[in-house]
Order: sequence, then structure tokens, then C-alpha cells
Amino acid sequence: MNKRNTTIQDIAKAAGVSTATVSRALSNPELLSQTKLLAVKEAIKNTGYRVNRNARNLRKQKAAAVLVLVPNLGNPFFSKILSGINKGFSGTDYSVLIADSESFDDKTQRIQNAFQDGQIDGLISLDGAFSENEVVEISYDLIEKPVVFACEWVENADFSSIRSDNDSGARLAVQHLYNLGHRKITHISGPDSNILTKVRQAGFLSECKKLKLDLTNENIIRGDFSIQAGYAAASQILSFSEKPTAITCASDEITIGVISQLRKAGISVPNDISVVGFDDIEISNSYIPTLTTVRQDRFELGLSAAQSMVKSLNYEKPPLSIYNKVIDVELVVRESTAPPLSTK
Amino acid sequence: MNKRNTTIQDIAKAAGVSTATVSRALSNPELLSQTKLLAVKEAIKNTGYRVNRNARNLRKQKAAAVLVLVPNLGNPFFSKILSGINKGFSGTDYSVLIADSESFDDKTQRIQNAFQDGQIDGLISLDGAFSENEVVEISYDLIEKPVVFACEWVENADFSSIRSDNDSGARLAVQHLYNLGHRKITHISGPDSNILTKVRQAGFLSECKKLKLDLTNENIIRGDFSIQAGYAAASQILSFSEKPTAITCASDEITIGVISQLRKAGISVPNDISVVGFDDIEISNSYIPTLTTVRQDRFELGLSAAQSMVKSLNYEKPPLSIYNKVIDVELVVRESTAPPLSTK
DNA sequence: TAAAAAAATGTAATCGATTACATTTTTACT
DNA sequence: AGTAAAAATGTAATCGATTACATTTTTTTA
Repeated sequence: MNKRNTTIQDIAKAAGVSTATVSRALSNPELLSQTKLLAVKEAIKNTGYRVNRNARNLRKQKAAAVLVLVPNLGNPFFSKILSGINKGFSGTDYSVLIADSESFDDKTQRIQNAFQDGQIDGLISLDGAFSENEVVEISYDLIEKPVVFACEWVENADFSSIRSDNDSGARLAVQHLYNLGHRKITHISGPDSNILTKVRQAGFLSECKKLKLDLTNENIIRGDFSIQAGYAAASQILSFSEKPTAITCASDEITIGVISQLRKAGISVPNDISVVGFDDIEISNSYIPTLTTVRQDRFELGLSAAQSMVKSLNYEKPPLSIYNKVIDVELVVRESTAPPLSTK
Repeated sequence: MNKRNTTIQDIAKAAGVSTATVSRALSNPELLSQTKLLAVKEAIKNTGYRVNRNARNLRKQKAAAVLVLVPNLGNPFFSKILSGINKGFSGTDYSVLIADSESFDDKTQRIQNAFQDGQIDGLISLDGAFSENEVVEISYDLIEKPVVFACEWVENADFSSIRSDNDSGARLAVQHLYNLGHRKITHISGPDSNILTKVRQAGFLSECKKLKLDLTNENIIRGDFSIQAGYAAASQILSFSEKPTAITCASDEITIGVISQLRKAGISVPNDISVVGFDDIEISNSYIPTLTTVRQDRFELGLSAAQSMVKSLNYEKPPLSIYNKVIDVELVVRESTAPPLSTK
């Protein structure tokens, strides 16, 4: 290991050209004559030269990196999105940094700092939980910096956003249960602050109305997307005087929590109550019972978000079909749903 | 938004000092007189100045970042480790980058590149799957660069490594089953290449021998750590002429796969067969049945790995108690284990 | 109080690439 | 062949911080 790194100077000397030519060989090879290009390539190969990222980024005033903000890395829902994002950036020279919002004391501050420190050129957020204030701050300060939301989005703010067709998803779940004969359905939603939840909830309610189902305020239970929220919701449901015959959940994790908790109370799914999830995470097909759920194409979600980001990073305005993309969902019918008891 | 960034020059001017003084105020404030220090701090506050990371890193010849290599981000096992790592780096000025080995075509190459490009100063690997060749390459090239393994480690290579007491874990599982009355136990292990698996397997076999259990080659089934491996293993077990009364698995995901698949064949856990997992991932307590499993302190694992890395990054040799740390495991008894049928 | 030592501060080189601008070489055209 | 235009290449400034070394100021000591 030689102490000093190989630099562009060394390559220039070895290839008998100027540093400018070496630099061009790296970033604009089409500007060079075959002869020189070959000489430079040869020198690079011989020395195992690699550009110093810090030097390049300093000079170019960019970071060559984007940050992906995940609300909770422990939630397996996000992994496939991340791999879609990675795919979208493969072939570019951008690095993908991953951070967990939970590990941040002050999310907005951290994002702003990362931008200002020149550590990132763009942000892909899988986290939609930004207060109006925060969004204002972000969009004000980073007016020139691309921000893309994946899965999530922020109301009244013009960011690129790739999302699933949450409305349809919610409706598909209700329709499925309705077709099985269910007439009393409860929806367990995510956190209030979350726009996703609002949409799924609205879809749920609207479809219920369309199907002329009775609705009371027992039809919606608020939670977050966690297993714990499922526990809590199940306990609440158990306290209802008239229990629903079916439940739709805003996530598969909630679903697992609900089923697990209902079981502790001696209520079996789907025999006593049917439950539909949302997401189709990997374990859904191995849970007992296997989960009927609304599948989101998570890989596609990530890939599209990355594509939108790449366009923006190249200073191209992404076409609207990419800038705001809604991805189809699909109902996967498995074991956690069945006709209600009364019809058996 | 002013076009040009605030630089150290601007601060120097505003505070009426030289750039050197500003720089010292940032990194060695104890060198300055109160007066100047205050003046600089004031100027920084007024302008909202932030250091340019690229410039600093270029000059200092470092990246101020470490890479965490995760074999599979989709596996919820890793999240708590990551949060432990984050915790360990909070308060330092290192960034933690997370990458999924799966997204790499050539892992070793990518790591070397990241080091050479000056993108990272150290590597924490949760991935132990390096061939001997790869390790040689890494340790040869990066002889000066700190590498820490968490959970995993590499045989015959002197890297810092923080791991759980896998041997005890395996033994605890066997003892528990033995105490319940089980005498025919099968172990489903991870991938051959994985050292973890070897240790757990050895612990399993050794404990079986100690307890004078009969052993045949049907006592070990190879897989990887995935749900799918659990499916495959279950199918294999179903084909055994004499089925085991209990199973220990190298991960909770395998466990879930096994139980799910056994159930499809009409075999119930724990009534017909008992199963013990490993890891205690979040869902283990919500699976049906809830999983008896060996808990690893994942947060502690990550935290310790980070601490070892921080020491190395500061050019201190970590004390052996940190450099190679073995963390206790604990058997969590839940529903997936019960006395064998014959004793009921 | 003067000299020596220590503390505080400043000057300017440096890290390694990119690129505006200048210059040289090649190609195209009359 | 001579000139204009285009292509290829080179020179040197630049990005923004850090730090070796030099200088000035303050403190200590005799």
C-alpha cells in the first residue's frame, strides 16, 4: 500500500496528457480522440486509480447521494421498496443513503442539515408524517432540491409522489367481505396525521355507503401501523356490544396484532371474524391463518420513486406520469376471510 | 436563498478573524481566547453557517462515515441492531450508511471501492458470508481500515466481532425440549457457509450428546435463514420415516416457515411437534402459536459494534472486552413448545 | 524590567478533482 | 494552397476547509 493515493495527476503523467484530459476521459469520453482516451484508460487500469469523491463533489458542488427516509426500518414493509429504489439508482453514480426517522431527534433539522452540508442532493421520503410547518420549512429552504415521496405524500404541497391506489385497495377489501356476506365491518386505520390512512378510511367509508351498510362510529378504530395497534384495536372490538363480523386493517402488521389478540380472547379468524390486511408483506403468506390482504407493488413503488428522483437530479422536470404516479393494487385472497357465521 | 453558500471566509470576515481561527473554533475551541471564540460563534449563529463536508473531508482525507452491510434488509431481525448502531454513533460526527448486500453484484469490490473512493472510513458487517478469498482481499487492501462484524464473524481472520452466545442459545433450546420430555429433536440450520450456523449446530449436537440422545443424519437439515427454508425443511421432515417430536431452528423466520408448512400437512404445533426459534424478532410474540425462542439482545449487539468501531476510528485499539464481545442470550418460553404427545 | 516561554492568531499551501478559457491541431471548404 | 470552422488538448483558477509554519501577543520567570 503506497501511502499517497493515486491522483489524476499521476494518471496524466503516466498517459502523457494533461489533467483536464484525464478528467474528460472520466466524464466526457466522447470529447477525446481515440488515442488519448486509450492511453488514459490504460493508465487508469494499470494504477487502479479511483476518483476521489470528496474532491469531485467539492468542485462540482454536489453530493452524488440521495437520502431515503424510512419511518421505521423494523417494519418489513419497507425492504422491497428500498430494493426498488436501489434498482432505480443502479447505473447512476448516486449513492443511496438510508436513514430511520425514528433515530432522528429533529427530522426536519436533520434533513436540512444534510442538504446544507452537501451530504445529499435529494430526498426520497417513505415517511409522510411531516407537519404543515415542517413541510413549509423544507420546501422553502430546499426549493431547488428534489424531494420525492414514495407510498406517502403530503397534502397541499407540490412534491413528486408515487403511491398505491389506496382508495381502490380499501374498496376491494370491503367488496370482498361484502361478497362473502359480511354486513358489519370495522376498519382499523393508521395514525391520524397520516394521509394514507385518511384515503384508505375514506375509501372504506365510501364503499360501505355505496353498499348501503349501516355505519356508526364503531366502524373506525384509530391506531398506527404497528402490531401493538392491532392488539389495542382488538381489545376495543371485544368491548363492543355488537361485534363486527369482519375487519379491514390499514396494514398487515395491524392485522397480525388483531388476529393474535382476538385469539387470546378465544375468537378465531376466520371462523368467528374475518380480517383483511393491507400491504402483503412477506410473512402474510406464512401467518396462521394466511392473510387475505391488499397487495402493494412495493418494488415498483421504489423503482418509480427513484426514476422520478433521477430525472429531477438531471434537471429534467419528470413527466406527470412519473412525477405523480398511482400504482395498481390487487386483492390477494387467502385464509383470513370466510363467510360470516350466520350464513354457514 | 443566496446563490453562494456561506463559507468559512465569510465567517472570518464577519468575526474579524482569520479563517484558521474559525476553523479552530469549530474543531479545537479550547485553543482560542474567549473573545474570539464568542465572536466566531456569534457570526456562525447569525449566518447559519455550516461546514462543507466535502471540503473538510477532502482536506482531512476522511469520509466521516461508516458503512453498515446488511445481508438482507427485508429480514426484520436487523432493525434493532441498526438502531443500536445508530445510538453508538450519535454524538460522533460520523454518518451511518446502510447497504443491503443483496443489492451488490460484487460485495467485496463495492466495499473496496467505497473505501478507496473515500466514501467510508470503516465497515460494520452484519453479513458474515465472505469467502476466504474475499476476506484476504479485504484485509490485505484495507489493512489500516477498521472492520467490525456484528452477529457474525469470519473464521481465522482477526476482525473485531460482537456476537451472541450462540452455543449457549443452541443448548438452551435443546435443554428446554429435553426437560419437556422430547428425545427426538431435529435442528434446521442456516447456510453452510455461515459460521453462526456451524456454532449453533455444534452446540445442538454437543448438547444432544451430553443428554445421550440418539443422533442420525436426520437430525440436521440445512437451509438458510428464510421462511422458504422453513417450508423446505418441513417438507423434508414430513418425509422422514420416524418424525422428530421437536425441532430447533436457526432463526425465527425458519420457524415460521416450518410451522406454517407443517400446518398445511395437518400437523399442529405444539400439539404434534414442538418448535423452538432463534432471535426473538418482534412478530414471534404475535405468531400463532407464539414462538418459544432464543432471544438475542440485538440493540446491545449493534451498540457494542458501534463502540468498537468508534474506538478504532479514533486510532485506539479497543480493549479485548469490546473488540471481541459475546453477549448473553435468553430462552423465552411461549406456546410453540409443549411436552411430546406420548407423555400426555 | 527584560528575556524566555507559552498562548493566540495569522498566512498561505494543500487536499484532488473540474472547467472556463486559451491554444493547438485537424478537418472542411473555396 | 489558404483560410475558416471544428475538434482536441492544455493551463491554471477554483471549490471550502484544514493545518504547518510564521508571527504576534500574553504570561512567566529571573
